[in-house]
Amino acid sequence: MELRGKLQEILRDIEENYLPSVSLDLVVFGFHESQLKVLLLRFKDSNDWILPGGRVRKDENLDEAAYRSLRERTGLDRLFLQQFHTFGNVNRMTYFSREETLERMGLAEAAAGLWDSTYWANRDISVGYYALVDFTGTVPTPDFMADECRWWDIAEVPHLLFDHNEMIRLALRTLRRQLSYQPVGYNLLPETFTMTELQSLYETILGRSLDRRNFYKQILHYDVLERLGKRPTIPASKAPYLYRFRKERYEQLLNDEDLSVG
Amino acid sequence: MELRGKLQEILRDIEENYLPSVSLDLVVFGFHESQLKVLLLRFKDSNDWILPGGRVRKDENLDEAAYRSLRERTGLDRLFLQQFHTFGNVNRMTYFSREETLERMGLAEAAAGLWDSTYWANRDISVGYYALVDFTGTVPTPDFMADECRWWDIAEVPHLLFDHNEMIRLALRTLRRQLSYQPVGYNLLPETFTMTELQSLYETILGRSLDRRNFYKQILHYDVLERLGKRPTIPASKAPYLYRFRKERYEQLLNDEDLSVG
DNA sequence: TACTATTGCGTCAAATATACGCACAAAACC
DNA sequence: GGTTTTGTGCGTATATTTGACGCAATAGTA
Repeated sequence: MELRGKLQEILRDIEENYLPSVSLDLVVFGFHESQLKVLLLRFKDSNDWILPGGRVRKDENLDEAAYRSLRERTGLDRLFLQQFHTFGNVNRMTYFSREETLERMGLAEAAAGLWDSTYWANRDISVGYYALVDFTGTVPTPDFMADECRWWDIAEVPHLLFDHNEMIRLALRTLRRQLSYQPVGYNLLPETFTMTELQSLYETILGRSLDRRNFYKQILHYDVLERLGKRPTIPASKAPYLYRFRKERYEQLLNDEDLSVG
Repeated sequence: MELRGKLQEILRDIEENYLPSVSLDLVVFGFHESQLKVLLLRFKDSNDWILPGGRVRKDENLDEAAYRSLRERTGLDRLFLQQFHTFGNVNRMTYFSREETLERMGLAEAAAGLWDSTYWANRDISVGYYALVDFTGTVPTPDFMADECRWWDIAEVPHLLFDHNEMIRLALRTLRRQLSYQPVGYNLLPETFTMTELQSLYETILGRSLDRRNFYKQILHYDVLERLGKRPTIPASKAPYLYRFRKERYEQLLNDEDLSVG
């Protein structure tokens, strides 16, 4: 059977080239029309959604594995990507039994017996990463296990398999906290943007509205933006200034804080 | 050979009952005489120090594994323990080659051939936890691989094996950040303490001095302390009030922030 | 009793956060 | 073509938080 053969090949490849017991999951945030989006995959022939994930090659750094997985899923590279938590509850993968999971994926027959290797006997410890990507530049790409890959509005995320809802919750909390001591937006917005667009991003992430005029002051006080020319407007309004992040200053703010230890 | 037999037994136990590729390391902070301490192990018959660590049982949650490891090392239970980062660089364990590491441990002969199993072929992904413990209540206990276990002043930590210096650095950064939005001290101080003692803890963690009077205001504003009677003093000075953390309020502050997602 | 180290509680100014006024530009409307 | 509408840029006034410091009270010690 074609499908079984392919599955077999994939599993053998994993056993040979990837670390056992370890996986990683990606909470990919995008931003579009004042909505925070997250990228989800739909299991083949099912209605169940999951976060995109990946595994770590034996000859590959953990962070590199995350970048590779993200690239495979979005076509984007060199993005903002950050580890936020590692999940390792015994029951984290048994939201459904393995049998039922395979059933839902239409793989019950094809996979019969294939998962019996000791390699697959236990749950994985999964390292959670969150990414901020420019919505407009991504080409969501489903993987072998999925036949759909699309953006979901953060407020409309359905009940996901495994502990993936919890993952999104924690990723968002980390992101919000980060917002209070570091700038955000470099990879979520296009190269140039207006102050209103940046404010909209902040409001979306924080889940509350901010005063336009105070936001201007705060952001400019960071001294991380470079003001460019004005943008001809679409609606009936004044032409707003365009801004761009000053890369060096941005990086500097991200890497602040050094400590003297040993 | 006695040693070889014991090693063999341990490795077999690990292969049978623990997850491959995953380990965990503990940065255990203690506090004593205005100094922040960290618990280190010394490798058997060597001068090399490392962080205490552990592995995850196949039937055990990740967090539970961390608590168990900590209990084995300090004799303490139900402490503040928090994951801060997961380390997975390919070269993170090859500070010395495996051969040299074994040599330094005086295990070269005893271990010959034992590590050749596929189980040990690759580096581990290690989940870092940091703990805050009451210095006075701990009984540092070396494990099988170590013959010494003691507290080190944070500023005097030597060059450790593997990526363990980096782990301490990151743990401390996480702890300092946490200080800015959550209370700290419940497990680092005895049941009752004076405001000056608490301030000294904060100063030690932050690595800078704070104004005594402003510190009072800030902490009391948290509304997390309960004031008890006065403590008869030792030196020639006024008797200070004793305080105790209000457990419910303390927990509440730790678990703050809830989000509405999916 | 005078002296000293430490403590509890206050004030005051600077910095920051928050609320809101208003004029201007560009398109839309009549 | 004047008026309205909408979003923008830049102010100012007011609260709130942060940081620096004064000072009297307490409990030992000389």
